Amino acid sequence: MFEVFKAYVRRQTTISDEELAILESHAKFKKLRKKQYLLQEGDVCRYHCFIASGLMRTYSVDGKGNEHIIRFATKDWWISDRESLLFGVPSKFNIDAIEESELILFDKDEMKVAMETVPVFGQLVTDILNKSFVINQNRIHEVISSTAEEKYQNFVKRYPDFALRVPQAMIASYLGITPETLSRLRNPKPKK
Amino acid sequence: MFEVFKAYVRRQTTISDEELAILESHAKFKKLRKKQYLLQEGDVCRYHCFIASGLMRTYSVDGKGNEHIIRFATKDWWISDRESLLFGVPSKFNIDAIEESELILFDKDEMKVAMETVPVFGQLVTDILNKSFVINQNRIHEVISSTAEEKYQNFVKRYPDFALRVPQAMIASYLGITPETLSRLRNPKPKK
DNA sequence: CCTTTCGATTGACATTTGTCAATTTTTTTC
DNA sequence: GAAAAAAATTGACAAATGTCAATCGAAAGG
Repeated sequence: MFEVFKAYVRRQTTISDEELAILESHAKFKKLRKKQYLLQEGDVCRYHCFIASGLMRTYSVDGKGNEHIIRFATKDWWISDRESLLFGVPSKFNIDAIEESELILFDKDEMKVAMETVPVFGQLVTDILNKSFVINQNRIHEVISSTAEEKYQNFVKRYPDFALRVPQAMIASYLGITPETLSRLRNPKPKK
Repeated sequence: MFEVFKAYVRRQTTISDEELAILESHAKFKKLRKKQYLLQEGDVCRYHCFIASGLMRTYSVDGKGNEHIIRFATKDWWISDRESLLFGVPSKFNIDAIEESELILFDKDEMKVAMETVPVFGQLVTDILNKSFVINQNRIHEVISSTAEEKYQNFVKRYPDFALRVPQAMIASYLGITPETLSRLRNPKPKK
C-alpha cells in the first residue's frame, strides 16, 4: 500500500529511496470499510492521512440532523481536520469512508519530524497547503457568486469522477442545496 | 510605518533586532487612498502585502457588473491573491482600499529569501497560512449550512469591527446576499 | 447652507429554493 | 431472482431571497 504513496511523492518531487524509507518508518496503515469513521465529531484529530485508495468525506451534522459535506477526497489526496490537528481541539466534523478505503497515517509530531528530516517532503506538504488554500478561496468565491445550477455544473466539470461515484444527495449536501433541488436541476421540466 | 510590522512580528515570535533589520531590507512601502487599487483583475500579483493601517477588500466583478467580496483585511493582516502570486497567473480579483491604507510589500522572491534567512519568520508565515486555511474551511462550512440571517449574525460576532466600518452593501456582498435582503434582516417587519 | 450624491430602506412582485409526502427507480441482500 | 433497503424523482405548497423602482436620510462638497 505504501507503493501508492511512494509513486505519489516521486511524481511531485525528486526524492531518494533512503528518504522514502524514512517516511515509511513514520507511517501507519489503516483500512476502512464503507461508512466507517476515520474521525468523529468531538474527537481530537491526531493524524495527517494520505488516501492510498477509496473515497472519503468530511462533514458536520447540524441540530436538525442534516449533514453538511465540506469535502470529498480520494486517491492521492490528504485528509484530516486541520483545525483539530493544529490546535488540539475537538473536531466539529466527522470523516468517514464513502467507499472502502486504504489510508496511510502520519502522527502529527512524527509528521513534523519527517518534514524536517526530509526537506523535499516538507516543501511538498507546504505546497499542498498553499494549493488547498487557493482551492478553498475559489470555492468561497463560487459559493457566494453562483446559482445552484452553476455550482452543480462547476462541480461536475471540476470533479467528474466524484459526480459518478458519489450519491446525488451527498453532492447536494456539498453544494449546500437539498437533494430535491439538485434532482430538479438535473431533470428540468418538459421544455415548454 | 515599519514599526507596526515589527510589533506584529515580535508579538507572534521571538526575533532579534538584526533579523528584523533583514526583513526591513526586503520591504517596500505603499500608501493607498480610498478606492485605489492594490491589484486589478488581470494583473499578476507580485507581492505579499502586510497592512500597517487601513482597511482593504478582495473582490471579483461578474458579467452583470455585480461585485463579490471574498475577503476584508485590516491592520496586522496579510493580503494578496495567492493563486496569482503562487502560479504567476493573471488574477481573477481586484484588491482595493476601503479606507486610506498603509502597506508593507514583500516581493514574492524576496519573501522566499526572507523566510529562509529568518526561519522564525518563515515559520510565522507558514502558521498564518495554516490558520487561513482553517478560517476558509470554517467559512465554507458556514456558507453551505447557514441561513442568511445566521451568516450575518456570525459575521457581526466574528468581525464586530468590520460590521461598523464597512458599508452594508459590502457586507451583503461578502455574505453572498443582496443589500436589500440584508437590510430586511436588520429591520424586521413590525413585530407580529 | 444648500445641493448633490451615496447608502439604506421599503413596497410590490417574481423567482428560486426548501419542505413534506408520495411514488418510482435502482441497488443490495439473502 | 424476489424481497428489502436505499436513492432519486415528482407534486403541491411554503418560505426565503432576488429584482426593480421609489423614497428617505445622512454626509460630502462646494
